[in-house]
Amino acid sequence: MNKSGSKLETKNIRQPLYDRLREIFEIKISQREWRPEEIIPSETELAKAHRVSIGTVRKAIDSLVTGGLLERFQGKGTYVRRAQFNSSLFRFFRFHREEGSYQVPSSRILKRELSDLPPAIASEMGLPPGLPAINLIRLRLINNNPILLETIWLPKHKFTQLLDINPQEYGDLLYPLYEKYCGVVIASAQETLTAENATEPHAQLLGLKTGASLIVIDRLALAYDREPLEWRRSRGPADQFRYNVEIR
Amino acid sequence: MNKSGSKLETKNIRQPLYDRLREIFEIKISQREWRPEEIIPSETELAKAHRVSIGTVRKAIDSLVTGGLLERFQGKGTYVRRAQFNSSLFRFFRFHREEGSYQVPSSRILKRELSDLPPAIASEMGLPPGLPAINLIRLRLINNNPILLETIWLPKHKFTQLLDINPQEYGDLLYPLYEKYCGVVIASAQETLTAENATEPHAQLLGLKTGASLIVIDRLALAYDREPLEWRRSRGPADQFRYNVEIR
DNA sequence: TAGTGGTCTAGACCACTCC
DNA sequence: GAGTGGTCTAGACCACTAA
Repeated sequence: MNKSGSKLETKNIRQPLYDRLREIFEIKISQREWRPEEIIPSETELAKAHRVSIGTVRKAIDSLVTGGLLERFQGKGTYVRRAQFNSSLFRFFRFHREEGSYQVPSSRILKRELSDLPPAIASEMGLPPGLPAINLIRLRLINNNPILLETIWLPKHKFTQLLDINPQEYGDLLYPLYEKYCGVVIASAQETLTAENATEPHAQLLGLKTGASLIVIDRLALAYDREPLEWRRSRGPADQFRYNVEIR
Repeated sequence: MNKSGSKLETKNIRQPLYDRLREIFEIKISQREWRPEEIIPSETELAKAHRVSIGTVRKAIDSLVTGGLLERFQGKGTYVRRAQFNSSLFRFFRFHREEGSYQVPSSRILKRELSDLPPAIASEMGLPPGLPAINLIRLRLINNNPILLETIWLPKHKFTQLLDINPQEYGDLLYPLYEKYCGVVIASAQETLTAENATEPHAQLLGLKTGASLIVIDRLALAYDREPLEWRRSRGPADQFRYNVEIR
């Protein structure tokens, strides 16, 4: 609708052109006009369409590349990036037992039930407490050794299709499942790391001694438009965890 | 020596001009030709001096600003940034007891001794094992409550001046001390986070129960030229720790 | 060979800081 | 008012990809 030669409207406050452009591109991504893994128009096309110079388009795209929403390939084009959860804190658990290669843990759903969103979790998600929700409890294993215990909360109205599937058939990864059956794409997440001593039931499920140090990772997963989609808390053995960071 | 109008030598391999410029500026910083908190030449001066366009200088400076080595202020100039250890993992300990404001913990040196670098630590520092070193054990407190227990290793030849000072007079922060007495500036650091159950002596010093969850942070601190200067391991109570990160 | 992103130029004008 | 960084332009040429 706003195509082929529309001059950007000037904003009341002072806002750089490239910044306004970035916003426009973000909207196109969140509204799936530009879809994950698809190519977007070339820099010259975008410059003409928005009546700005290529340098300005490049600066807008630069910031989206840095932000992880786009990906550029010289000679090919610019693509909408699918979120990579390789960068999750989970990767700092040494799951690769024995040889080095990464391995997706297998999943066992221990419980699936309908439940109203508890106030504490509703507040973390920014959703109304008491909202109908789906609660999953899931154990993740490597070579049949339990390694992570997870409790997951999903707002029911976005995920009803999950209830029609036998939890034994959910498979090892949930996000592709969300996308396939519920049309819901996870675009980013916020994670929080803490540690605690294992309670007896947690220790038992993970095959540890009561009181052992556990790493606890809370994750709030969001859509491209930052709507909250999933909240989960994961617990794993602290002695399998090392996290590195660079300080400047 | 390479001033006023020297054309950049072309490298054999294909390397962008702005990348070569960034390297040159990094060297000036690490060799203290440009010093912390001092202003560097303006963009136009740098462009003339290196016979490139302003845009290219800007791109080189951009990457150093992103990397945390420089800081720009519109209308004032560009400055060499002093490392900010606000971004250390330590800030995720909730040290601000009671009201919100941050507070530098006070320090008590429990031990200072000359000792050869143990192999494990030498290997982490990338220095030869057995190198003469200074080992400090330090307790950090808020309102007289012990909150962090640290063991610190320094290569002796760079820090001999520390031996002439009474450890009771080291003060609450070591890095300013290093700079003042040893002429050594910490520019960056790598940190690693793990967790463990407290041993009895550690628990006792920190006022915790044996077996309580501890967060362990290892830090390797480097000079601007990435020479290793200090290694430390810090332990604190896990229930006072929350770390947040954004995943994309 | 056509089309893409990557680098680089040589300016212009603006907003801000400081004297 | 002089000097700084911040934004923006309208090109040029290059390296890479794919048909």
